[in-house]
Amino acid sequence: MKLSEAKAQFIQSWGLLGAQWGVNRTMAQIHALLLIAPEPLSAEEIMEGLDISRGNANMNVRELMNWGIVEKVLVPGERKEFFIAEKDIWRVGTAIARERKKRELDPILKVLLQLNKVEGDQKDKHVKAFRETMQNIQKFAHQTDAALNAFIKSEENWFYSTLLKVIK
Amino acid sequence: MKLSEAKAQFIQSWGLLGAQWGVNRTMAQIHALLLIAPEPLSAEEIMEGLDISRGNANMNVRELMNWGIVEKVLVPGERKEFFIAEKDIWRVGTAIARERKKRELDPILKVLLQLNKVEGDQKDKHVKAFRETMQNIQKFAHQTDAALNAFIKSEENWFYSTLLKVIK
DNA sequence: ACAATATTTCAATAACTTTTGAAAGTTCGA
DNA sequence: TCGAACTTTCAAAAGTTATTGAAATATTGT
Repeated sequence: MKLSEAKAQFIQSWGLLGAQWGVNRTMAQIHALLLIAPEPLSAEEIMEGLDISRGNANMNVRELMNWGIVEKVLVPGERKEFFIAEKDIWRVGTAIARERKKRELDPILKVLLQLNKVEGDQKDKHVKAFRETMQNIQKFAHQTDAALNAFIKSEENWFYSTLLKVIK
Repeated sequence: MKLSEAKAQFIQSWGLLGAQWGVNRTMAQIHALLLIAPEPLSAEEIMEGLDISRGNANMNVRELMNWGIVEKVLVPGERKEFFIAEKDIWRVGTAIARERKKRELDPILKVLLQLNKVEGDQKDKHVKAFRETMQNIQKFAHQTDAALNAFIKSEENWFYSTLLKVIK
């Protein structure tokens, strides 16, 4: 397989994966393009590489920077801005986990806490079922929260290798 | 807070969470409705409870059954079919993990394996960067795969409590 | 076998998301 | 301060996904 083919296929697959994760396709593709680029790329190069418009490129690069997995760099002697992706996939993983936790898990934890306050008679089976479900989910959510926090904090591989030993 | 309010809010939040996870909103809401119902619900009850059409209800209940987190039950003396949700959230979690792994991680692993075969000269920095990225991602993906498999296989809580002890 | 009741399908359409590209804004060197 | 080079914005258009509801299909009791 030739490099150009391989690159194209990688960009495609990464884009698909992103789409299934609620990240928009272009955003994931830009990330892929930057991941395999040996040098920083300019906005123009991104536009050409993926055949997308200027506005689209700008918007998605900005979002990637928000997520903390792409950075702006200045190349000496160049007026333009260039971009690079975090190449350590572990870091990329923790960055994504951090972002998703913030957007998804934290709000639901807040709601669950509220919903525990539902009034009512334990003898009413509707009340009982509701309460039990809430308590169950809350327990699970807290465990997930703890695991995720540990993952996010671990910038090193020790966590992972320890985990793997335990679950084997 | 009254039960009816609390229910409505839970359904709303669960729907939102689902949407962010790439599950469609209605599917998540039906799941929420079933989770807090003390008795099996019929298609009609789901339609009324969420104010959705018959077709929509049918389609999404079916999908939930595909995922293995909702079941059809027959109530003696009734012609209709009724539905219940798996109430053990841990099980729900593993079912979702299983489904997502199948749809997302497995295909990317396959592609990565292919892409490692890219031809070329190690001295070319483009080839080198590409190879390194692929190897990196592959390593990470395999670790994730291992962790996910362990999680999926664990139907019991031992895995989780052990994990929590280790990372504390 | 028939009528009554329940479920499934699917084409039309509504709702939502992404992309474009031209215009407005910014920055920088001379 | 001007203008060239670049970046950002945003309203309109394209593209995608979810929902409806009526028609087709299936199931059940008599």
